[in-house]
Amino acid sequence: MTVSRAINHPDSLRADTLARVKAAMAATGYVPNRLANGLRMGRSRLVAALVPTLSGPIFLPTIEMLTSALAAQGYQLMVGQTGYSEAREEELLDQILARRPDGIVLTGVMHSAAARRKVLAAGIPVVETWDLVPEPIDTLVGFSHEAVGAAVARFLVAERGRRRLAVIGGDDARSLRRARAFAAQAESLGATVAAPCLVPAPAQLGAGRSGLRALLERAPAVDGILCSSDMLALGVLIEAQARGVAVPGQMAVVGFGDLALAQDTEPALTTVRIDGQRIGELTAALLLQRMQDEPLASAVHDVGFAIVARGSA
Amino acid sequence: MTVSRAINHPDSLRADTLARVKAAMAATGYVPNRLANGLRMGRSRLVAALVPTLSGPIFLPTIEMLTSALAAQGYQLMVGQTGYSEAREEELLDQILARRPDGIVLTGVMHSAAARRKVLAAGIPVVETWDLVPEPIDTLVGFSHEAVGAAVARFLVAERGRRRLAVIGGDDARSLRRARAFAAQAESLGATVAAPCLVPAPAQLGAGRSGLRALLERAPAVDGILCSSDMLALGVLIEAQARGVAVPGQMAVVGFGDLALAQDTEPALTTVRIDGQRIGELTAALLLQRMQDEPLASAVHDVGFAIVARGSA
DNA sequence: GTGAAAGCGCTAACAG
DNA sequence: CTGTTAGCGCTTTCAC
Repeated sequence: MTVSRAINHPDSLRADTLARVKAAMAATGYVPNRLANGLRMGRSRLVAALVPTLSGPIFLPTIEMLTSALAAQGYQLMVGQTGYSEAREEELLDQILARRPDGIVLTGVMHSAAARRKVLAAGIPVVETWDLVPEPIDTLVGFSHEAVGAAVARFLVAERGRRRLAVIGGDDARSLRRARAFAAQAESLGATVAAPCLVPAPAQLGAGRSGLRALLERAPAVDGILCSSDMLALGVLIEAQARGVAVPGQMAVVGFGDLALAQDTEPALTTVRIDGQRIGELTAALLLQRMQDEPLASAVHDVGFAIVARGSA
Repeated sequence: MTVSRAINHPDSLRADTLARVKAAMAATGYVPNRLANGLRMGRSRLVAALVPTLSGPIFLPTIEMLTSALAAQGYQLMVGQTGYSEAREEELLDQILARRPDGIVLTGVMHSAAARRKVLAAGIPVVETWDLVPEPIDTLVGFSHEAVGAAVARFLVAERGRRRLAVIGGDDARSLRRARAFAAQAESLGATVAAPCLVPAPAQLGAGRSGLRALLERAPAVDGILCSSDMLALGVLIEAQARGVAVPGQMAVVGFGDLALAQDTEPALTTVRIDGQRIGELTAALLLQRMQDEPLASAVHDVGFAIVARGSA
């Protein structure tokens, strides 16, 4: 009992007792058992994060920041990869809930209704990120993919005078929604939009090259392209260079993500900046508030985005 | 007690009892408590992985594979980022050990002797990865960075006839060791090696461009460059293209990592392939063996590497 | 084949 | 200020 107090309420001990306890802890190499602590206190100080996959470096800054911000408060992050199978998603969720996490972070997952129900039933704070879904389970930190698509369309048509647009993008749900909003906005502004060129995730540099080749066969006069990731956009730049298509002269290219590489491509890449670190930071702050103090009201936090205009458009 | 048996030893129950238990579990939404299980059984089914940082995509395939392979066996991975501070490293380690992980994975960390002692004292399997350190704590899965450096030097000098070499690399310990071995081998083969151009981690595309600019001022006649990452190498390719330096004609470029992008750069990137997924897979398999069955003898597993010759060299 | 007792390490509440 | 008691949910052991 005295050792427990030395750890959790050191002020309630006499100084010499505290010193003796600390000396004994050091001498014996004592390490408190958080499993027992968690069982007794009904809180594990564990947070689970579910992502489709860790690579696809878009989520990484978020996960990285989340890990650090939580660790600073004594919480550990368990990362679960749902892949793209609903069955595995539910099985994994069961395993994770069995560890009694104090909170859960979801990034664009939870396809199955059963899984959503389970998360709700766990009665712990849930933060969904990287998207503004219509009916959040609880708290939400993200931005509107529709708004991104529409904003890029306005940028290319109104500010850059492009008329024949296209999308080269991954086939994931969020990328598709950006593409749809992009097409709708562009057409309402009088531009034509070619059928989108979809590539399987993860969208890598090579997919950008082959995507541009395929697109130019179908629509050789395209003068503006939205790519669903910066890596894809870099592939498009390289392929354009190899074929002698002038960027931005003949064809404007816009990426998505504003990775570190975007400012140093040739030409520098115009892209959509999403502050993934801020998403992680805000998510951690909201979770910590809800896990430590009284429950906050559910809330939607739109972190927004910015079009970073550089040489490629 | 009957519920516990239904979960752990279903064969020891009568079929109708088992059915009743399962029905009740479904009806009540019962989720077993692994915290209590861990306390009772003395095993948490938790594995901790310590990495300097998650980004720097080199470790990602390893972490990703590790997460999946462990999850398939009911283990969860806790990722800890040590950053580059020794103080935080020890604090984080204490937090992690307090959760009684059944195993620990270290990737090129553990600077402080105190931390190494603590890990040892925990009495759990430890796997060090991505390096062949001289005195492994326990088990090791990696490859020799010295061998990589020497092999690339032989490749450039003996097979590609380059004579004036240089390194553009990150300033982390492993990159420096590759650079030293590269220089030593190259000089022993009669080539000259310029002073290395070091860039701060994480080594991004932009650092490759500025690195090449700086290098060419000092050593304009360089005809072969080893970069410490593919991203850096891509930056070098782009800068070379922008300056009209022919690759591989005037200058050969070799990367490190064989990221997905390497095969699609212009020219395609010659690089050193490390199978990060295999490291993760093997690490998981070794850990699982040691955590489930009888302790294996400590062992060193060299996963090797391969020079993938493409257009850039 | 099923249930009762006990204890893993911890801490809130009370006693001293 | 320090110690005793009890119980968090689970599973090994022993009764029935």
